[in-house]
Amino acid sequence: MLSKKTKYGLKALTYIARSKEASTVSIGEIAESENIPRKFLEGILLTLKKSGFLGSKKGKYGGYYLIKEPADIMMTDVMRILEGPIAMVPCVSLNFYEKCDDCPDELECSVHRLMIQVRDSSLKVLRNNTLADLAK
Amino acid sequence: MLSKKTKYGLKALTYIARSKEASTVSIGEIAESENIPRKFLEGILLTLKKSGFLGSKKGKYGGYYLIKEPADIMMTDVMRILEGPIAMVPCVSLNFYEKCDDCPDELECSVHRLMIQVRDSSLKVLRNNTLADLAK
DNA sequence: GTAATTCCTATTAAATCTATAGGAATAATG
DNA sequence: CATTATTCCTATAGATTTAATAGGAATTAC
Repeated sequence: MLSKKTKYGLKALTYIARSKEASTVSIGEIAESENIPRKFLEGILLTLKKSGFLGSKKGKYGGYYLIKEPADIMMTDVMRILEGPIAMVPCVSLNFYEKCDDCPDELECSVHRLMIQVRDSSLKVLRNNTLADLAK
Repeated sequence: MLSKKTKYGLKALTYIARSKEASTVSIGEIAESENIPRKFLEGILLTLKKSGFLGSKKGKYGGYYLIKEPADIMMTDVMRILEGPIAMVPCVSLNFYEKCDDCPDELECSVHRLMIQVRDSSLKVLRNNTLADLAK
């Protein structure tokens, strides 16, 4: 399941990407427009800022703005920050690899092989979609 | 993330599928061989039985056996029983559809569109893999 | 100086997942 | 019939994760 965090984050990014004229977009505006709990969104946008997707301006009339072009923001990168690994099991994760406790040999593991296929198919989709696609 | 339940369930099914000669396979044998907590596995196999994947024989020398040919058991079906929806959000789920609280219009929702693509790519893989493939 | 905003940390509440406990029911075997 | 080995069933505890909130510090425009 996609966490609310990720869902809200993607919606917020989309909202900001669509607000082209505005120099900044405030948390309050996004929260209200997208029906996202304000305080929750606050933390999410902070994460996205620290990860280099968003810039911010403090104080009155402050808010957030995109640092890169929407077309240059791949969904793989956003998902990894908000949701964590793309892979469904750590033992097939490219960026968050971990060995399974129970499994003596990955190459023999049926789940491992299946989950590699799932991972690759998801990667394909997420690499192929940028924020520009979401904002369309 | 794939739950342990699903992971264990898939491993157990694979194990049973590989034990062709045996008329039944006991929980204890699977648990030991696959490093799965015995009591946990007990519940999982019971679920798989109730869902029509496995048959069982009680009493001494009892155990579980496959009801269908491995090649006829699609991963989509197993996953839906053990893990739940294939889709990452209920609003794009074919079998567990639910409307989002926050989203006034699904067709306008960027997350919705993206998650449809992810779902379809996962479905493709999971439909394309049967228990026979896992057991190879 | 005031109002509006981001920034930061901590905490609570709820849900879900993992695992275990304990025993009932069933079947094979000598 | 007694023993042993198994599935079947329900309940529950413990751990982890997620979702949301609280409260205030820092910053900026005007």
